[in-house]
Amino acid sequence: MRPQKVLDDDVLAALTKVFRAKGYEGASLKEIADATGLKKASLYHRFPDGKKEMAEAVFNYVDDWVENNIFSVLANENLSPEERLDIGIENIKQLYSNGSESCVFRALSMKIGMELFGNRIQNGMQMWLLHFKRLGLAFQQSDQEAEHNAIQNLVDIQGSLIVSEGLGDLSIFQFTLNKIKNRYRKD
Amino acid sequence: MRPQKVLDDDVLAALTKVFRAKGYEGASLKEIADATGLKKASLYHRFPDGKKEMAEAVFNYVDDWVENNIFSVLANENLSPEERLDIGIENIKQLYSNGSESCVFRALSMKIGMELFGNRIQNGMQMWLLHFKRLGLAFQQSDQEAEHNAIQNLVDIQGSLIVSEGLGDLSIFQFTLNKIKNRYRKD
DNA sequence: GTCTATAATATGATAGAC
DNA sequence: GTCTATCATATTATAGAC
Repeated sequence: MRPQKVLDDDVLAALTKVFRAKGYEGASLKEIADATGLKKASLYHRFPDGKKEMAEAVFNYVDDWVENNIFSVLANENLSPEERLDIGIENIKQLYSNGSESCVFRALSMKIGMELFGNRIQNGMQMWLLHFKRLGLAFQQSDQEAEHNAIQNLVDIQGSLIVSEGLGDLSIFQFTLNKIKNRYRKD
Repeated sequence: MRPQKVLDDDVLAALTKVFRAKGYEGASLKEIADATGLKKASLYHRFPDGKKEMAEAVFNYVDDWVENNIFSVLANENLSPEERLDIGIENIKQLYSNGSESCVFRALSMKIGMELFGNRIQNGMQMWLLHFKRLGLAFQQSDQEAEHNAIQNLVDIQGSLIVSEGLGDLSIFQFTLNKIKNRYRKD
């Protein structure tokens, strides 16, 4: 039997763009409808539970992208640790459009978002920690060191996104990603 | 002539709490009214321009607190650099309730917030940079080093707030503030 | 699967009494 | 300066035609 029809990638991309830019409360159905090119009733056909289900679809969409373009790269044993790091960082840049697009975790983690999606956000962050930690181990870091650097990487990424946007200076994001690289290249 | 009557501190504290927790779009007038104990019409009496003006009052309120409890400490020439650092960091902990309350910059910097308050946020962050930089200079850091550490401090604070909340682990915020201290105590 | 039309409610905001 | 009452609009959501 044929697999369940895949949700239109363009719709998901548009949904993601809106939620990342405006947050959960700020993303109105009108704006989502305009961005996707679908009318509100059509959105409810695809996402019967409404806005909440749309945001969940965004989490799934981004989770998939991150799994395929970041986690799988960081864990790819066909590549040297250096290559994993370089490609992984490049793809992180891409995920955040060089620092100009916000993180889904950040956009959807105000009070209402945490109530609805707190578990997803927590699990998602733990996955990032896990994969960064494994990268550290591949670089011969101690368990503790690898764990510590993983947390630091998350803090750096989240913080540099906020500060870059606030100051209107994307070079802070770029600089921060280089700092993350140097965390593995030397110590 | 008597100075303009000061806005009730309790109202401002309640406003601040709501906007920090829910963001600009997420903070409804109903919730603001409940939190302040004022009816909507009374809020409009105090803030004729409505929600936008309430958010601006929050910026002013937090700016004042930060000026009086952080910037003025970091710049207090009656204290040693070490004392300024220690007290300043303690007050930063207090500002964010040990990592459990979000930053106003973060809460009000989604798309709509940036359109309305982008300049305030940029100026506010620049003030933080300025005062951290001066602290670095007081610690005999080079101009470049002091500047770099100032940016790093902002990134660390913003990032650790997001990651602490996302992971549900406030120790990350605490640890990060210690890291900031060590940025000055040794290098 | 998408649409028009519409409903029910929430939201930001105002008028006017006290 | 605060309140009750109200308004216009926006918002989430649904019904039912095509």
